[in-house]
Amino acid sequence: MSSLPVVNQPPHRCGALIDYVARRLRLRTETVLAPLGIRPRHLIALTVLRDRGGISQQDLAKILEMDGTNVVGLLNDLEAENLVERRRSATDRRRHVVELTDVGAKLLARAEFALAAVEDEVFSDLGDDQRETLYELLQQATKSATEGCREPGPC
Amino acid sequence: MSSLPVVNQPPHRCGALIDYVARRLRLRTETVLAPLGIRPRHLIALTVLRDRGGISQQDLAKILEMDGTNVVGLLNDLEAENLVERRRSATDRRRHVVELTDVGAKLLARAEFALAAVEDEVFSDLGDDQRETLYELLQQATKSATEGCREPGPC
DNA sequence: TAGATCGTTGGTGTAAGACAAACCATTCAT
DNA sequence: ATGAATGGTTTGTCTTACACCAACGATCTA
Repeated sequence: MSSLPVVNQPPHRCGALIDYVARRLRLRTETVLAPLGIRPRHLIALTVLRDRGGISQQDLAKILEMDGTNVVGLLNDLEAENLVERRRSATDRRRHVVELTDVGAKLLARAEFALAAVEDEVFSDLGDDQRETLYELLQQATKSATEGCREPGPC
Repeated sequence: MSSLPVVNQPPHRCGALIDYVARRLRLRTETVLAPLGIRPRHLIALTVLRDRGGISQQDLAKILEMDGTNVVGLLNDLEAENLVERRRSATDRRRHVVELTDVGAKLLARAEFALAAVEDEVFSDLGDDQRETLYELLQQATKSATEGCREPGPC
């Protein structure tokens, strides 16, 4: 009869919370990133490309869940600053293979360094270990999302 | 001489990650919330107001880090749907004291219920306990941000 | 060779939100 | 009591980040 101790806690929804924190971060990130010549959404793209370089624009659009035409503009920005490189795929010359350049990787590193101050402020209520836990949870949550979508089935 | 065992791990920046997850959530939340007549940003406001009801619009603007004039529009939306109530403050009749109505509280609950499917999808890589941890970290991170700013000093 | 696919360009439309100016009601300081 | 400051509101302009559509060239595939 006695099943496992069903905690039966009302499962908390953190959707609004994440949106809120993201906004607080983005507002500050914008100003910190401005001297580097990029904006928050560029930072996302660079981060994705560091994890998964050598990706087609279409796959990038899927990962970012953005319209393809807007990805073009995003990559135009990044390529104009030499942060990203579009190569023709050898196997399918219609495809562009997008990759971070050395300049891009260095700028990303600088951006993250600059972001430290921002996160120190927004996450001032969290300890270092908690921040690391948060990072790991987010990393894990986005893991399958940033995996290639070459498999069959719903992608 | 020997200081504490400096772990010296490169501190991970999760700014871009949060932005990314927030976008994924928002895209889906938008469609789930549409039948309820609200949008993600309304959800944030409702959530804040549940935690800290009886707040002035100015304080709400500070918490949301939004321009005051835009908060007016946001509250107009919510008040038009009777989700929120603006009372005149008794102590300072210039102020509006904003509070969630019963209707608002119920709609918020329904919204969170509807959000379950969204979070199930976006956080499919996380277990229940991990999701709860994530929630608690975010909750804690926003705790001081949503506290009133009546104290002196930088707010 | 015909049709599909990848990226690109250009254009339209919407929504969030910043910012400024002017206004009313109210409070506060002199 | 009067004048300045404050909280909220309205209106209006501007920017940005998208989504979406149509058309095109290059390329691949059947």
